[in-house]
Formats: sequence, structure tokens, C-alpha cells
Amino acid sequence: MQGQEILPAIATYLLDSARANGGKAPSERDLAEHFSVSRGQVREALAILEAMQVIERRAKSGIYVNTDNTGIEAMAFLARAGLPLENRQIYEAVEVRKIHEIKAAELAAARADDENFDRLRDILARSEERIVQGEGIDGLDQEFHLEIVRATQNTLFLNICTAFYELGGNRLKVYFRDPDRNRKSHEEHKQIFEALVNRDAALASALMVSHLRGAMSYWSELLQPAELSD
Amino acid sequence: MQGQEILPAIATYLLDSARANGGKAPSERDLAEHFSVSRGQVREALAILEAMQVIERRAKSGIYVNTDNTGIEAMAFLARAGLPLENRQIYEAVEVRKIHEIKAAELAAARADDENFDRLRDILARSEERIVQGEGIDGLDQEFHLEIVRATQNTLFLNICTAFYELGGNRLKVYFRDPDRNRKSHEEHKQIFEALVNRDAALASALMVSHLRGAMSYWSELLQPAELSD
DNA sequence: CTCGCCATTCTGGTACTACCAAAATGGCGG
DNA sequence: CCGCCATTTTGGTAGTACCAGAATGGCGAG
Repeated sequence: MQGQEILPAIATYLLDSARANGGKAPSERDLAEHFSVSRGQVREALAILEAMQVIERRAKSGIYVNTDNTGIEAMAFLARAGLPLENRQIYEAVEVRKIHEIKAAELAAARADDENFDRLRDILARSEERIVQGEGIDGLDQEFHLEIVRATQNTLFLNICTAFYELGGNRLKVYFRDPDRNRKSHEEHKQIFEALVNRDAALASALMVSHLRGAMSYWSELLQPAELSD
Repeated sequence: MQGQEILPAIATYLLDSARANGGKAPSERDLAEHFSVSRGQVREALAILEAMQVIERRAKSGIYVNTDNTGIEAMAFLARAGLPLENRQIYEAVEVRKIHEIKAAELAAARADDENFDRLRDILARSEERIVQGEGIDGLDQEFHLEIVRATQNTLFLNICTAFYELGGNRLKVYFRDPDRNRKSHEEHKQIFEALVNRDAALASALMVSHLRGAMSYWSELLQPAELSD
């Protein structure tokens, strides 16, 4: 074990150990020995985890884990590190994502520029190709949705929405294994694109509502329907 | 210089130095000497800043600063550290905040429980007191709005919205120095509260739209009106 | 046997030193 | 003036040493 990516490894080990130990994690020295790195490296990783509020370091006592109470970027990081999210976290994220993207479609209809339209067209063309060849559009789906957010010309908004996509990741790949879903999603994407080109904010928004309702129903087994809005 | 809070100090110094040097920051060794701390401490701080994408560390080269391209939590951190935000960042944040809070009002109308109502009532009562005594309600305004977000019962949503409030901070205190603004805001808060109690999502949402329009007009000199939505 | 106190151990916090290898730099020579 | 090479600088990493307070466990008193 060496190099840059000690962080995810330490995070995983830390959280697993803590789970099996009632919130208390191994000491810095133990972690350093376990991964055969210097204590300094461990402390850098722990500093980041602490800044993200994933852990708490108590002087002269130990390292304690906060499984909940984590911000979006911490969750995105944990998801990137391959750590499982709780169902609650997932449906909360889905709900916030809906809030963001529906509004994004509305704003994009008014603000999208030629570059946005060009990129969207390109994404749709590549999607078309993939579908013809019977492949999934999972990565392109993300590109499409994020390009709409980019079209709002609000970079902070884009940053936030991107973080949310990092939560989904693997789950989406499974979703897009079904050819029918690919086709349906693609058709809806094309409709949304048309609405944007026509600067029809209300229609774009409405189409996004139903598009997300369809896509999100995949998570329905995990979700508490009554708590989900459009 | 010692103790926990090297981070904001280093961040400030780092960004200032970089600004005066074309993006290139002082070396770790220089930073350590300047603050009279060990290089390890500096590296811990830099690791956090790098994780937040505020800086980039290039091996055997140096430390480079990203003034833009920062996520919400990085911005919140920088704001907490007292660093100035760019106008663009401010109006982008304002727009996203609007998106969040308008939807929050709608959802809260359906989901708020007795505890939420109790806390809102308490906040309004304390606001009333402050106004009678001619004081500003700046802190309570934040409490009120965040309690509405809390009423959506979506903790992730609350986390995100809280981060946004940390961006505002000082600016709000100035805003609430004007007694008329206090009274107006308070009256609107009471109306929103009534709508929530009556479970009138549409009204709560509409009231929030006009409430935020009023409050946000304070920033109007910085904002590009055409780019702001309700 | 139980309970409380105290010495020992453990832990995070901090500093310092030492290397490494690659990037950056500067001076020398053509 | 330009290009090449030796030197310096810089981040990356390991290791050691202390400190002081928290945690722990054992010993002794009741």
C-alpha cells in the first residue's frame, strides 16, 4: 500500500472497524502499521475525513466516526470510496436531485446558449448510436442531465448537481442494462431537448418531472413514496 | 501561532500570496516557517484545502490555487475563514438558495410536524420580542428559514441549505440593521407560518417567492437581474 | 468482595530530521 | 542568443522523539 489513494482505503477500514467496535476507530499508529505507511500519511487522511465531518479526532482519546450527519460532498466522497449509503441517504439524495433538475430544466430553457445546444445534440447523437448497438447510455444520461444544469450558466449549481451524480454511479449502470429503459429515457431526453430549443420553460420542466418520475421509480423499492415529491 | 486553527490562517495567507504571484503559492517549508509550525501541520492543512479543491499540489513543483471551481462546502469554508467571495459566486449562491427554499416551503407544508411548528412558533415569538426592542432579527431569520427546511424531514437537504447560510453570515447582519426591513420580514414570516399550519403548499411557496424576492433585492446592486429567477 | 484511587499505558498533537526523485532554475559554453 | 547540464527547490514519505491528558487496570483499603 502506497501512493495517493490511501484515503479511500483508510476510510473504508476505519468505518468498518468502527462499526465493529461501537464508533471507536483504531489508533493512528495502528492504521499506519496496517497500511504500512507513515503516521504522517495517516494524519493527512484523517484531517480530510475530519474536515468532511466523517470522523472526529479527540485529543488523547481516539478517533470516533459519524455515520450520519454528513454533507453532500462527504457522501459523494464516501460513495466514490465504494462505501454503501443508507437507504435514507439515497432517497433524500433522490429528492434533492429532483428539486434541482426540474428547476434546472426551467432555467435552461431561458438561458441555454448555442454551445449548450451543440453539446446536447452531440450527447443525443452518441446516445442514439449506443442504443442502435444495443449498449447502455448510463454515462451519457449523466452527461445530458448535467449539461442541462450547465445551461443554467450557474457554476455553483453545476458543482452541487455534479456531486449528486457521484452518489449514483454504479446504481445507474444497473438501471441502464435494460434496453427498454434506454430507449424510453432517450426518447424523453429528445423531447426535453426540443422543449429547450423552443425556449418552452414550462414544457421542459413538466417533461423533466415525468422523466425523473420514471427514472426514479427504479429506486422505488427503497423509497418511501409518500415522502417523495415531483 | 499554534493550535487547531492554522487552517484559516494558512488559507488566507496562501490565497493572498498566490493572488500576488500568479496562482503560485509559497512552498510548504516557507509556510511552516512563516507560521512557526511544523511542516506536518502545514501538510495537514494543505491536504484539506486540496480535498476541497481550493488548491492543487503538484509533486516536485508547487502549490497552485483554484479561485473558482470550488464546491459549496469549499465556499462555505472560505467564507467562514473571512475570505471575500466574488460577486458571481454570491449571485449564484442566491439563486440556488431561492431554488431550495421555495421548494422547501412547499414540502414543509405537507410534512411539518408538531415539533417543527413549535420551534417556528418559538422563533417567531423571539423575533417579535427583538423587534419590539428595536433589535435586528438576523440570527432568527436564519433559524426560521432553516427550520422550514428541517420541516421537509430531509436531513441532506438541511445540510446543503445550512452550508448556504454560512455564505451569507455578515452580510445579513447589515441587512437587518434597518428596522423597516425587520418588521417586513417578520410579517412575511408570520404569513408563511400560517400557510404551513394550514398545510397550504401553494400559498406557502408563493409567499416564499415574494419574501425572497424582497430580501434578495438587497443584493440587487451586485446581481444581474435577468439571470435571477423566482 | 466491592469500591475508589493511583500508576501505567495509550492516544492524539506537534516538532524535527532525513531521503528521494522529479521539476524548476540558473549559469556555462557553444 | 540559444541550448544543455549541474544545482537547487519542492512535494512525498518515513521515522523518531516528546508532551500532556485521557483511559485503563491493578492494587489496596474498607
